[in-house]
Amino acid sequence: MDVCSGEKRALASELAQMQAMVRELGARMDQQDLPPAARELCGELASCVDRSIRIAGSFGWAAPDSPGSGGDGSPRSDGAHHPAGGGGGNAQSKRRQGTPCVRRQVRVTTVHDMAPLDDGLSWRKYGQKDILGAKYPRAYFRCTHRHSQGCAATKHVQRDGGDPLLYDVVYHGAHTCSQAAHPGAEQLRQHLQRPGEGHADAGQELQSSPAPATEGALQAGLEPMTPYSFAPAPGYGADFGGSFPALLSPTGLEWQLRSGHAAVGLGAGMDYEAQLEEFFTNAADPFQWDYQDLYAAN
DNA sequence: CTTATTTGACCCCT
DNA sequence: AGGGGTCAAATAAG
Repeated sequence: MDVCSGEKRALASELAQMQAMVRELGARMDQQDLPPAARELCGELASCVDRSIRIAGSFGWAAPDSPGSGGDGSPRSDGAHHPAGGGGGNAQSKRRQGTPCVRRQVRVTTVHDMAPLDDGLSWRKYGQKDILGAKYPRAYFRCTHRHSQGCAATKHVQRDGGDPLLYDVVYHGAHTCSQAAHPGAEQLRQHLQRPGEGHADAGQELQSSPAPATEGALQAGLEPMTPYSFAPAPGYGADFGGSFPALLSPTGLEWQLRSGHAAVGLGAGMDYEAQLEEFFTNAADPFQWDYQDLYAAN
């Protein structure tokens, strides 16, 4: 956890740096004759960064130069915050004890924007259940090709009670169907086959596994193949009004910090705008979330 | 008509 | 007994 704490400190530092640079960018734009759209974009960027810092602060990741810094007092330490933990027991371990699982946390921008939840694979919802102690129900998905190709992959999606824009996604089993060739499925498969390797390795793997040639396909994978439907359920339809960047999930940020794509390390040749573009492009990539192995497969 | 989602019931595990 | 995970019939959507 010390590593995570250090990463959070680094993240806070980077966020503060981003804020300063965005402000400078805004100031420079004021001095130049730029199209209103560019100014608007810059303004949105600035507010996104501000929100990021606020959110990070709410997790207890104060900026290094601010009082009470560095705390691992995060209520969602390493994504383990589980309102649905359900009376203590590790619910996931109740069954499928021989099945490795991989967990992701996904933040959506609004309750209506489920695109970040789409991993590009085709899933079919087969159940939904209220979980003891959880504010929101858990949805159960299995691979669309379960019957046609005997693919045993399943995933559970649950909304975080404390943060309605944050979803916990737990994958069980690897895709053995035709879409197993999909980059996202391939990454999952690799993680599921090597559950013993901690997520430090996972980070390294994420660094190297998405070949540049596949990045376009990853981006293209955003089309909603699975229309997640939490919102229509009674009581879940409230629009929280927030517009948070998808990269703000703690795990996503961890990835940003670990990954070679972490363009927040500014000043290495790439110009600021390009770096920001890459930063946000990567952040929107559904296959570059952090992976966390919940338990070994045995 | 085909395919996907919803939802109550059932099964299994602790 | 209680709770999570899955099944399958009913329903909705394309």
